[in-house]
Amino acid sequence: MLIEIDFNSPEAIYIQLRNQIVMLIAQDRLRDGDSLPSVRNLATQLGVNMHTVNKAYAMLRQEGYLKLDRRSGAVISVEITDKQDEMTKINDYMEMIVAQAICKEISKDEMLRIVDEMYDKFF
Amino acid sequence: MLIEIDFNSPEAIYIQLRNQIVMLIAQDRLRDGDSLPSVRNLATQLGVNMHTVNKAYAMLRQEGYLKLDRRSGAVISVEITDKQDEMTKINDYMEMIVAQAICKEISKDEMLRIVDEMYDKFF
DNA sequence: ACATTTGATATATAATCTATAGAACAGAGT
DNA sequence: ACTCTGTTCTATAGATTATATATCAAATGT
Repeated sequence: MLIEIDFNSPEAIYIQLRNQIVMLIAQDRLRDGDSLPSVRNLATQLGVNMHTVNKAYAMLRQEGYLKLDRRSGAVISVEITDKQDEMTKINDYMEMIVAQAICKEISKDEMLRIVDEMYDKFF
Repeated sequence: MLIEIDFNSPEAIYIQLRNQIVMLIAQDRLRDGDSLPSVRNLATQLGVNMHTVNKAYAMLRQEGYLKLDRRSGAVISVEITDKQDEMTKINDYMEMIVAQAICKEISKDEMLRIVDEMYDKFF
């Protein structure tokens, strides 16, 4: 199984699940058209409740990462309806990170290098 | 008052407080040696409970952004003990953001530009 | 000296969030 | 008919968040 839950993490299980699936898509280990296990199936595999998985799936659907269907289950489908909107989200997340970086005297060049190398990790 | 609380935000009040103070330090609107209002004072100003402010201050102290003293109250004091450790934290935060960006087809160049411009905003 | 203010701590309560459990539903596939 | 899908409902327990009161030792101001 590609997904593992850390039950000792302070991060909510459904958030861990959501994050790991986004990560797998970014790593191209999950692609458009790939189907995820059903909520009940994945819940059993991970040893968590059905509703916890359902919450993660619902979140991923709302964020445009997958489609849910009663017939075919959960299928990866990355929707990019409004790229400007996505950029705005990324910008908001980035604002706090850069603020922290500046406080801790991490320079622009160092930060650019982190992003540069991070992208390379994914390809 | 430099700080404002959004009581309708899903983000916890003490987290909003913590984030806004980090932002003010990054913007150089709060500097080393500047003192913050006492927990009771700020709580009254913001219309929140003393413990909520205390929680934010304690968090900021733990993260090395300020020092708390019974005599002088809360004083901004950005400690950079282990820069590599700070870099690791930033890296972890960045990983999820870059993953999301890749999923949403935001290129490395676009991302580098976001970071570049974000830094310029602070100076 | 005395009263006030400081962060820190303890206890208690209510509201919200998280995770679980069990049940039921309609739609689709076998 | 039976099974499996996501979806929805109710219910419960635990954790987190925010509030309220109260107390404490250390430091400050008068």
